[in-house]
Amino acid sequence: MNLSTLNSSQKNAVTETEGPVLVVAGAGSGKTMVLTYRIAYLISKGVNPSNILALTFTNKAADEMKERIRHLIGAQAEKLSMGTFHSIFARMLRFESASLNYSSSYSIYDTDDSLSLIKRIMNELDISDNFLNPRFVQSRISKAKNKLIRPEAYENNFFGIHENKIKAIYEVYQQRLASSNAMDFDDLLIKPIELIEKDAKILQKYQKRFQYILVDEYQDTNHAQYKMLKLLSGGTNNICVVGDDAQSIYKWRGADIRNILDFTRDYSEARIIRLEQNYRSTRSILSVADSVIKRNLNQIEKNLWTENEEGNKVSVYECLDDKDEANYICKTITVKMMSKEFNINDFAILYRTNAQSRSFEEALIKSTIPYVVVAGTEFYRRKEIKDVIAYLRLLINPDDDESFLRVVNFPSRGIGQVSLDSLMKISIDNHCSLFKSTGILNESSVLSERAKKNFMSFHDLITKYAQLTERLNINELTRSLIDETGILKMYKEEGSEDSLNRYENILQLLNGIQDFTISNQGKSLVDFLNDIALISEIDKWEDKSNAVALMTLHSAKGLEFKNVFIVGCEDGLLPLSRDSNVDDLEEERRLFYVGCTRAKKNLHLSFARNRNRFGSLYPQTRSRFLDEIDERFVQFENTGVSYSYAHRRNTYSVKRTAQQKQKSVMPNYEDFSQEEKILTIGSKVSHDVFGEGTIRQMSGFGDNLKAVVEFDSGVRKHLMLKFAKLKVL
DNA sequence: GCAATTTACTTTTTT
DNA sequence: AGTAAATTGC
Repeated sequence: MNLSTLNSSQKNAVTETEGPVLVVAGAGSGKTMVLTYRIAYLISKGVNPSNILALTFTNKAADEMKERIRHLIGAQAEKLSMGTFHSIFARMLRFESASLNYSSSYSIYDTDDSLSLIKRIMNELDISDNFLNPRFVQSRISKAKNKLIRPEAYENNFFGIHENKIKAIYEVYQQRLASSNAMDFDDLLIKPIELIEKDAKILQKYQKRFQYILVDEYQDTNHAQYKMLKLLSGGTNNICVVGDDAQSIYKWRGADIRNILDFTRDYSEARIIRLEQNYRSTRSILSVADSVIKRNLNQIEKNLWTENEEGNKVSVYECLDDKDEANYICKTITVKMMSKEFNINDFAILYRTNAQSRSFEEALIKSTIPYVVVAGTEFYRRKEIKDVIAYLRLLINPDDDESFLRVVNFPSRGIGQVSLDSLMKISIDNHCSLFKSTGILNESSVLSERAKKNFMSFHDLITKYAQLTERLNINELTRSLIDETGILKMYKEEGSEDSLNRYENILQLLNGIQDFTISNQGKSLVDFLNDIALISEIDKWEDKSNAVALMTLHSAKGLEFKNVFIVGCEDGLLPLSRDSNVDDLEEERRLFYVGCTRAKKNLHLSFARNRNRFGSLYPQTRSRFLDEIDERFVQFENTGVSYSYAHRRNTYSVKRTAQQKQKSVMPNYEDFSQEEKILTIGSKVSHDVFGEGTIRQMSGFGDNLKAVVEFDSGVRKHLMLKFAKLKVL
């Protein structure tokens, strides 16, 4: 193996193979290369690839690393255990399921399934969701699980009465998951720990199997993951973790930054190797990123440096609103593309929230610039897709109550809420799943004959196809099931734009299933469902695709682009505000840092003076992060509409009526109409078709000026003033 | 029991 | 603004 291309720290990180090692790897310091070489190096020293466990943050990262290792050492790479914590341990659980009283075809509940279960339990326990927000309950339960706190140990005094209720919900929640033969995402991490702690033989088996453990993105592991690593590495202590505390951005998901800060305490003989030379970005970009991140108090001391050229200054662009921001970016991309210096996939637009993608999509379409939105509304979370998947899940795990409830009356079989409530009662009384309950309806006197018949025919349908899973491949099975249930036909016949969309999505799913069947001959329906439960949108994204990439700052972790736009740099959006405490602000700052350090050549930051949120315009203040930047590396730009105007931040002229001044909470807008009489909120207007009415809301600028008009007939209309020729009365 | 209408809620980020 | 949930009317 040729290690001569590595610098001395990198070389150490590759060759120090025995004992615990912490690699503190700054952004762009060649972390992936080090991990890749380290694995190849281990194998070249005679370590059996099947004794190596490498845990990554995304499946995509695992696949890419495996591919690189294959280049270095050949087909042996296939024997590596490589993947995300969730996918590796989900597989382990399938194998060991019997010891946990689960079947190997258990279902994986995603966040939506889990939330719906929590809502159902709250309903049963008569806990109003006004009293307790189900999402809050979900997050409390998840956090407890991440900390390995079981329901019986759940502290019920912290938030008083609420915590009591949450504890009660948590208890039923775990029971219900077990009786449904289902695991949520947290269980995939917790159950392996239970398994290993319960049975020393199993622990020894896996300790022997995984003699060398490598963990990427260690700063984003949670307590359960930490515990699992501690147990697994207990035999040899050969554990190498790689991470950067400055890039820890998943605290909200239970990630515990102490895992990396305290690594040397937990593994006393650990060596620390620092990778501080950045090979990715220009000096300007790095200086900007560094000047911001150094405001954080909680961090490991380090000094990231580069030999790269200073490069262009980082641009900060002040725009009027979201549209202006989107247009500016399209224009910039177009100009840069004309220079022939870049490919279209050298550009990425990064934002804090998925909802921000819309204005860019519109502008990119208009400018005929190809783009891909990574994530957004995830394909597998769409209703119609989840419905089809629910059928498949039921076939291999009929006890999956969430799937049962999704499809028992879809398409409509004449089963309503009343019948369902009765069935749920039967299932609770008999401590069995809903599906099993449909098998014992003869004894029930509560249900009508009609309802019984409907439930039983559903029971028969599932039983029939469950048997067919033996004989048909996944593709044939799904197609025939969809045909018999008439789902596709239903959407096609309805003919609305919405249902046509759903129709096409299902076709797309069918194509995906066909591909899977062809390229994974040996794999079963269980494998397929497992795959799609644990795949993320970023996993599916092809960086080779010829398009501008749009994604959240979170999704961008681990990626790099020659040109990066970080948009919406406004207080409240980036940093995103809720009840802001210092920890949250530091995490937002790290997120901003992650974004900046994705850029190799050019970094463009932008903020808007006004932004559409929840449908109306709000004045914005530029992000405090922009003020933290070292000005020597920055170039400020603006719309050029009117510079002095631009400087009167949030105080520019808004034509307000006396009425409006009283209610100053109304969003600001600029009235560009040249009419003598001014259209404002409260103005009486007349419309050729709808008659007379009153303006209730306004938003937009210039040609995009929009009004919500309540007409005297009672109709409320959203009108674009450019088209709707309103007369002021 | 179902479709149509109204209301509420969302925008944090994801395995 | 756009979707999901809830409510109402048939």
